[in-house]
Amino acid sequence: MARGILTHMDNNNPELDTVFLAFADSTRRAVLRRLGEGPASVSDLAAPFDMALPPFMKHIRTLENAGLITTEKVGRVRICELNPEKYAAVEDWLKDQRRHWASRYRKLDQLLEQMKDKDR
Amino acid sequence: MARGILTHMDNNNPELDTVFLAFADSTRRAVLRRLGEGPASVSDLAAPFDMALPPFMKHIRTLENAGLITTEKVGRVRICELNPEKYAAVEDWLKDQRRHWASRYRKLDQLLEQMKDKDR
DNA sequence: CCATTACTTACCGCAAGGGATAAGTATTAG
DNA sequence: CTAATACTTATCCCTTGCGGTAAGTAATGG
Repeated sequence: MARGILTHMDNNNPELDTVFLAFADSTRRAVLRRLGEGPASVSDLAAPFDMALPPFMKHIRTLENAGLITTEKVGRVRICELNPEKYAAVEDWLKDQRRHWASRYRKLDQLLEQMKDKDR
Repeated sequence: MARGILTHMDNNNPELDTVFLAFADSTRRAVLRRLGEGPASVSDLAAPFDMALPPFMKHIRTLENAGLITTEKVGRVRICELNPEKYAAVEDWLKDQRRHWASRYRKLDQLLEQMKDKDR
């Protein structure tokens, strides 16, 4: 019971919600990939997409709110830059998942070992 | 231009959309973590949550549609099991992202090296 | 057999997401 | 100073997501 609640708490992380939601769109993933090559203006980022600027800006805001990018207004241009550190939260969560599988598969491995021992 | 379109195509992957969207909910993340310990019935999975069964079942369907779990009806019970292989798509995408940063930082490193050379 | 269990189906409601257009503001090039 | 640029703000529309209830079905315990 306590474990169940704790498990729920561990994953009840709004930060992960916004980050994963930001990843869940092809336009935003493409923007992130482009920003991996270096900073760019909103117009430059928007150029490859067949989309009006206002909705595109919403994607930029989504990425910024998720903490995946930072933006700065320079004159009339807004420069966007990747914030790689934010990916750590995702990697940590995935690592934690794997840690659980590992313990399970270890048990399975032990079981298989025991069966091998009996066969001898 | 061609690169821009290609970049867009590479990330235009509906599979990633559904997987990341599945991750973008604390209830589903908790279910995934619980399933990391081994298979479980829908009722067992639902027990820790203050939620009616029909909406909870929708989360299960979301995870199944994303390919993150498999389910099987045994009598009147539906058994859910984790499908760890699906995580590979996510890890590949993250790895691809890091690969891009790496090339960028390598360029930055080269630049810094050149500046150091000038100082000598 | 009959009641319980474990979903399942069929709705409803509200909020948020992804797109569009129209019109506004602040820089900056000429 | 004027015009063009680069957003920005304000709406709107439609779909999807996340929650709920009510009622149905199939399997099982007694």
